[in-house]
Amino acid sequence: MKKTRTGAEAGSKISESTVRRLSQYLRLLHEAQANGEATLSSEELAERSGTTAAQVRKDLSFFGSFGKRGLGYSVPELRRQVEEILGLDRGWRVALVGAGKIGSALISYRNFRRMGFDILAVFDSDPTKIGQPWGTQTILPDAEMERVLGAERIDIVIVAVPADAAQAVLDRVVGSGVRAVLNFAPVRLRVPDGVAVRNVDMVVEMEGLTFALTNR
Amino acid sequence: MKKTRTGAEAGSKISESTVRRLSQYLRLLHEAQANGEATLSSEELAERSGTTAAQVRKDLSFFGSFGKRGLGYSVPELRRQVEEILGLDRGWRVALVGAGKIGSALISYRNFRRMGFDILAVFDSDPTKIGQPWGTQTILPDAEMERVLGAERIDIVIVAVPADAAQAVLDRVVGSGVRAVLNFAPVRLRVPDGVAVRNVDMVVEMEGLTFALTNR
DNA sequence: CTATCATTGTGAAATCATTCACAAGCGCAA
DNA sequence: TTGCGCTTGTGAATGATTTCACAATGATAG
Repeated sequence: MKKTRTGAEAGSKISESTVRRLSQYLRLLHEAQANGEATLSSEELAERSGTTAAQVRKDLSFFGSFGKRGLGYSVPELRRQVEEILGLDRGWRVALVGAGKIGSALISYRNFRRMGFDILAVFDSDPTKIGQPWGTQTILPDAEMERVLGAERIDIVIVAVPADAAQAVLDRVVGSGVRAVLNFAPVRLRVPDGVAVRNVDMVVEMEGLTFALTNR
Repeated sequence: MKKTRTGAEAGSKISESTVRRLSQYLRLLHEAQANGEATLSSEELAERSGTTAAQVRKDLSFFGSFGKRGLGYSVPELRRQVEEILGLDRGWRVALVGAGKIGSALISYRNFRRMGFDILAVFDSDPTKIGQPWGTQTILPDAEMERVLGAERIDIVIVAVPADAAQAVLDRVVGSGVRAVLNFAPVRLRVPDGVAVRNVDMVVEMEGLTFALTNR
C-alpha cells in the first residue's frame, strides 16, 4: 500500500475494459477541472461514467492509491496520474495511411492535437492525390511509407484504406517497426504478438444495434 | 436440441462480445461465399476470426444448431441464419444528426446501403447548411427532428455532433421514440433503459494504444 | 485529544465468459 | 449394414471481471 507510482508493475495484467474506463474517468476529470471542482469521490466518478463506485476504486487500485479516505480524489492530481497511466504525459508521433473521407475527418479533429497526437505524415496510393496539401501535411506516395515511418520515428499508424488493402498496408507498417495501429478498415487484421491493434468498425456497431432492436 | 429457430428465447442474455463475434463471422461468411466455399468448420471460422473453435460453436449454440457433425457449416445457410439473428433480414430506417466531416464519411460509405441501412434524413443546426443537398438527401433544420423522426418511422439515429451538443440531441431523439443510437461524439451519454447506444470513440481507442505502448 | 463521519483500498464472494473434453451424429467406404 | 473418421453441440471446469462488505484512515468539530 506504499506504492503510489503508476505504470504496469511486472506481471500486471490490466484488462481492456479497465483501460477503456480509465479513458472515461480522464474525460470526466477534465470536465470537472474545467468546472472548478476540487475533489470527486469514487461515487461521483461512478455516477458520471455509468459504472459503480467499487469498480472505479478497483480500476485505480491496480495502479496505486490516489485518494484520501473521507475526502475522495483531488481532481488535478488524479487527472495527472491517469494521464501518466495512459501514457499521455508525452507526445506521440502519428502517421495516417489513406487520405479518403475518414482520414479527412480525422485530420481536422483538433482534439487530437490537444491530446498530444501529432500527425506527421499522410500517405495514399492514388497518384492524383500525391503532393496535394492535407491539413498541415502534403500527401506522400505510399512507396515512401517504410522510409518515412522510420525517419519520422512514427509511434502509431492510423489505417484508413479500403478493406481489401488493409492487411497489406498493415504488414508493411509492422515491418517498419511500428507497434500500434488504429484500424478503420472493416476487416479483422492479423498481427504478430507485441503489436497493438484497435479497430473502429461501424458495421459491427450498427449490427449490435440491429441485434438489440430485434431481440427485445 | 430440436430448436433450429433463431432469435432470443425468453430469458436469453447474450453478451456483447458474442454479438460482436457474430458480426465477424458474418463478414467471413460473405467472403467465403464470394470465394465459392461451400462449407466451413468451426475450426476454420475460428482461425479466420482470431478466436477458438469452441468459442465459435458456443456462440452459435445460443441460437440454435446450424452445423452438420462431421462436415461443418453450410456457408450460405449459416450466413442466412446469422443475418436473421442480427436482424439483418429486413431494412432499417436511419437518420443522421450532424452534417459535418464524420457524417460526410458515413453517408458516402456505400456498404451501408448494401447492408440494409437506408439513410432517410439528415439534420444540422447550422442555418447555412439547411437545404443543401447531401448524398441523396437535403439537409433539414434540426427543429424538424421530432416531426421527421416520427413521420419517417426512423429506427436508428446516428449522432455526429460536437460533444457538448450530443446529450441534448440524444434526449430529443429518445423523446421521439427512437430506441437505437450510434454515437460518434466523445461523451458518455445517459439513456433510459430500453434504449441501445453504441459509441464509436476514437479518443478511447487511441488511449488504449498509448497505454499498450507505455506498458510494454 | 477524542469522537464522529465520510470515503478509500482491498480480500473474499458472486457473477460472467471462455476453454476443455467428450458423447453423439453424420457421411462415406466397403 | 457396419465401422471409421471427422466435427458438432454442450455440460463441466477453469479463468476473468465485477460486486460486496468492511477494516483502515484522514478530516473535522467540539
